[in-house]
Amino acid sequence: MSLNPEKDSLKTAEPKRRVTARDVANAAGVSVALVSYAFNRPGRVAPATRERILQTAAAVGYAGPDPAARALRLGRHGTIAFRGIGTVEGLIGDPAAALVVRGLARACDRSGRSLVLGGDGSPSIAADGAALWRASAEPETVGRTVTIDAPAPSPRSSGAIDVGADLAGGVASACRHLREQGHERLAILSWPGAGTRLSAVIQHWAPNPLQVYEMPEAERRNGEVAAQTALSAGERPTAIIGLADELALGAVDAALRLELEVPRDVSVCGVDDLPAAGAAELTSVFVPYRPMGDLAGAILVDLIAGEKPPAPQLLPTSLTVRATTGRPA
Amino acid sequence: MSLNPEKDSLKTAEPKRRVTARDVANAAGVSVALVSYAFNRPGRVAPATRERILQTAAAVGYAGPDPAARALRLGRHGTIAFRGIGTVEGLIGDPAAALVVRGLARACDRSGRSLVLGGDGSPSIAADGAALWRASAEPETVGRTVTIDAPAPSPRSSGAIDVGADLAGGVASACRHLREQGHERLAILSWPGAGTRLSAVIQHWAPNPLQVYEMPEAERRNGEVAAQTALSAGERPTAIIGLADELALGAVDAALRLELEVPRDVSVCGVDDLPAAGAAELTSVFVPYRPMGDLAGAILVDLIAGEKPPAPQLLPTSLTVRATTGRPA
DNA sequence: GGCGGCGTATGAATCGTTTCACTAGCGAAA
DNA sequence: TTTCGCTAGTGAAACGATTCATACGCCGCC
Repeated sequence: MSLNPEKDSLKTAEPKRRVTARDVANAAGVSVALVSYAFNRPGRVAPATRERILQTAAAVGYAGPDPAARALRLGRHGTIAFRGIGTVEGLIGDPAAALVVRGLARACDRSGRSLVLGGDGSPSIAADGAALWRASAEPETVGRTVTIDAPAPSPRSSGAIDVGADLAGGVASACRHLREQGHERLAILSWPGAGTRLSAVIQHWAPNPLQVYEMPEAERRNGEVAAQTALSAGERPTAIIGLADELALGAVDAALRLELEVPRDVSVCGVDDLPAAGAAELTSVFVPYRPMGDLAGAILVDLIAGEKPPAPQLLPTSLTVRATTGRPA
Repeated sequence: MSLNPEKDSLKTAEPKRRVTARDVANAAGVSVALVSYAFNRPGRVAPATRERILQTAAAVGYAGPDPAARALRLGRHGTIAFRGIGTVEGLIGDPAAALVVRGLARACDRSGRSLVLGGDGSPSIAADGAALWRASAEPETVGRTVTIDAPAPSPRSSGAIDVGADLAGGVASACRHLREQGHERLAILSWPGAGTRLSAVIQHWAPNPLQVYEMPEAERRNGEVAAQTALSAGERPTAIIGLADELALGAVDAALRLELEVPRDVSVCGVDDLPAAGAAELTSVFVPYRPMGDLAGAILVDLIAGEKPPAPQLLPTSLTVRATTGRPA
């Protein structure tokens, strides 16, 4: 102990070098190997020695084994990755992804790992397994990969498991529901990522008349714009399906602005059934994002543990009927 | 190319060994060093050779430099860590943390990193910098650490920067507001993590009468229970401060159940002003979680870049007056 | 007294990259 | 012809940990 700790800490602070196990070993007068054992294999070293090593480690400011070195040697990282297409902020801002991420978080908690969130700008992530959000796995990706809600099935060569929802079925029930209510002319609000959803609704609505409005993004405002156009057309559609809740919500806005009553003048139905849909009493196709996350997490953990990969999974969807759909006037 | 890709892939799949840069080097007839240069320093290698190396890499299924090895060598991980006290799921489920995390995510996006979420069960995280949520930094932690909303200032020896909000000030304005409305008897709904908040309100309400109800968790139901007790007491308080929004919301529930009118019979005020407070028209002390996340992210990036650590930051709070506070009858 | 066995501790190889320092070859300048 | 500089490429030393195989006492037991 010095009488002048300020100066001491100043002195020890100047070399920015990491404190390594070797430093501890030197200071404690043992080998590096023993330091490692002291930390990871308590029974492997004499209690007295172990105690001394731990003390010394604390004294010299050893922060524990370097995670990167450890990962390199062990081949395990203690992490699960969740990657989306855009930015990290966009990923956590996406309400559907937020639901999925909870399932992955649970898997992390259960398996004692942490969760890494990455966008496509992020560098290659060190993880034991990866979940890809709305993207198909590139063939080059190492095994232990799950894709969630991928727009198209991943190539078999990639070895990735797809976890998805039966969007086609869900959209089909929405169509059936609308038809049962007596609707005939339908407008669809779509966006480039709608893939399966769009083709399913086109297929199920045939042969009745249908118009598709494709917007660049699945945003509320875009839904409003598109719906406004649709509703101002000559032969007004009596029903609108927004292929994402936000688009549908925008359609409700448009109806309101045009002084049309929902669902008397026009029925509106969304897809996703996110919390916002419930709050707005929007009829919507429920997509089980949370279970998808859980399933993806479970599969990933199994995959990492070396279990045989299960067959691709398709979770059931359902139609949540609320206040925005009904018989046309 | 084989006429029987199935069998081929089966064969190449049996050795589970990672494809390394050495494999690529051998296959391409160059040195490992050159493979590395081909990937990281395009100008350092002859264009033709580089092309050949890249082709070979793809052919043998090289997934790029191993992140762990890279991190070990470079001393950079390409990640920023966000750690909380409980589980990862708890962390992302916490609405305040969710706000903070967005700021960190932005910092990640800007600096081309990914975000690692960890609980206290997670193993030591490989990251360039870490943000600790509602926990003070342990002295042993390596530099480049920021604590966010820590219950108590971190020890100077830890070298961590604290980013927090002026909770004391915010709570003081809440007290002032209530006093201006003519309130005298106050009940406080607290929980173990309330630290600063609790002492500040006790200090600012003196010398008027005040009761404290401490619940184990800051949950809505707990707030209801505590408030029910408080409101059934002989000398009923005319105002209740829930030291977290959820507690305050619970107090509103209790008032409703007791058929008391808010704010005529009892005023209720929360702390945090999370989205739920706005939706319920609850008066609440606004805590700038989002700016805190932004600030923490910015500081972290600077710290990592080697800038001098700024002084600990305390962001201003403010009182958002809504419908749940008013003059007592 | 020699031997087996147990409890401790150590040396050295290894994980996959990156990068420094160097060589070989070649054309241009002197 | 010698020298210089430049390009393209290579060998080997890190980075920091884990762990196998081995070594050294030392005690008890035939």
